Amino acid sequence: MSDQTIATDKLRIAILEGEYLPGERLVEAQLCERLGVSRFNVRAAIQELAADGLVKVERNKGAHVRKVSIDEAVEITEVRMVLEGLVAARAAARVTEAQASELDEIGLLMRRAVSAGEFRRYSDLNSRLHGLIRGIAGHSTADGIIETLRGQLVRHQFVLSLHPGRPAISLPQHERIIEAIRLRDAKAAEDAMRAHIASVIEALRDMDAGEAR
Amino acid sequence: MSDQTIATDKLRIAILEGEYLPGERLVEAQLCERLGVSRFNVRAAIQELAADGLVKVERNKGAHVRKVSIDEAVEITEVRMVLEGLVAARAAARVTEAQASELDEIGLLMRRAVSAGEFRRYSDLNSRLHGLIRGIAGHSTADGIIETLRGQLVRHQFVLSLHPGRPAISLPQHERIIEAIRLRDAKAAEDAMRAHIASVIEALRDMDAGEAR
DNA sequence: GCGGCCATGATTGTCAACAATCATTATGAA
DNA sequence: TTCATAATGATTGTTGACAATCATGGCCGC
Repeated sequence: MSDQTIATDKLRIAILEGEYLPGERLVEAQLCERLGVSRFNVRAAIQELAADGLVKVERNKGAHVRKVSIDEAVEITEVRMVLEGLVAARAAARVTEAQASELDEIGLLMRRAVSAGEFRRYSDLNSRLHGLIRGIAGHSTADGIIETLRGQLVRHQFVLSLHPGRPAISLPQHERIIEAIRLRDAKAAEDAMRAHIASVIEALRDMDAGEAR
Repeated sequence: MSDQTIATDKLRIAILEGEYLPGERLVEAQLCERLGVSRFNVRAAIQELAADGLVKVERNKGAHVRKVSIDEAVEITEVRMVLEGLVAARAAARVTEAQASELDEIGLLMRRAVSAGEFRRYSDLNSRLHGLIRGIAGHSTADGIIETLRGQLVRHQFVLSLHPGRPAISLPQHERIIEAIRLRDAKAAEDAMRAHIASVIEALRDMDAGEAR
């Protein structure tokens, strides 16, 4: 594995883990030490993350971690809403019996996690469910974009996942999505997925209003 | 304007104009002469276009113009369908009187262009209409992605725009979109836009079947 | 003749030094 | 004091040279 890949991965993780805060400047020389690679590779890593929307570079002014405002987070999630809707519809059209069982399995685990109050576990299952649906759909174009967008708002989503009461709201939504896909009902799957993510958007907005208070 | 910007723009245009065909290799040294810039800038340009999905780079093997298969073109257009649907809905929610008039104006010009058989002009108006709608919506996230995707299939769209009989099909679809936005009916606008682009997808598939014959 | 193997040229990857630019502070005159 | 300005240090932009890798073609053994 090349230094460039190493540097990119390390920097990406560092940003996603919050070691560099939004708005914080990324000085190339510092990153060289931090990542243990040459400046050449640091620059390449920055460029790549810039393409992913994680950092912003201004000519002659260097790079800084991109700040995602609440409005932008909402926009991004709106896009995710329609894309995951598309993906869910396609998953419904292509799902196999084995995959349907897998979906059920995750649904069951989700119910258990919620009733046991295991938020972290529920959050993991949430990722797994969305990931499995995308896998079933096999829509690489939508998939790539969704993945990129997810990266851009890990911070917001992280905060959201700890929001008390969220699981109680999203669990039935997830169950509806699973059922629609199992029934191979593309339109219902799309609608259910959109309704689910629309409620995420609402929660995002509420959270903002709460913070602003 | 920096050499890097110049190189990127020149290379992008060269690819979009078809001077480099899909699959064709992009040799850095050659591009240096072709674009009149240093290798450093050529590499930067290639990286940027790779982020846009116009070229693909393989480690130690250089860059080549990305080939977009019909299946990929369909996928890309499906994504555009849902994104432009989102944008249309938002445009309907935000349109002003002045903007509504502008939409009507374009609709009128489109009708005229079609009845006069001016395909090229109709195609231009088509771009203008979609652009105006995106402007009204002001959804920068969706906008950026749509723009990127459009770049990836200029070749396919170009072929499609010359398809005889296309305008007759798409004109009424465009008119429905305009009307829905004018009436501030977000759902109708989204549905109309999706129906329109769904028909583009169908045309893409037909074209493929036609070529394969 | 034919398939594997090495030499060679072509091409990309990487580096370290240098140039250009920006941000900060010191300086001086009104 | 305060504003404009210039020096200075920090940071990024760019270059050319060199290293690593790949692809091509010739060569040898079979």
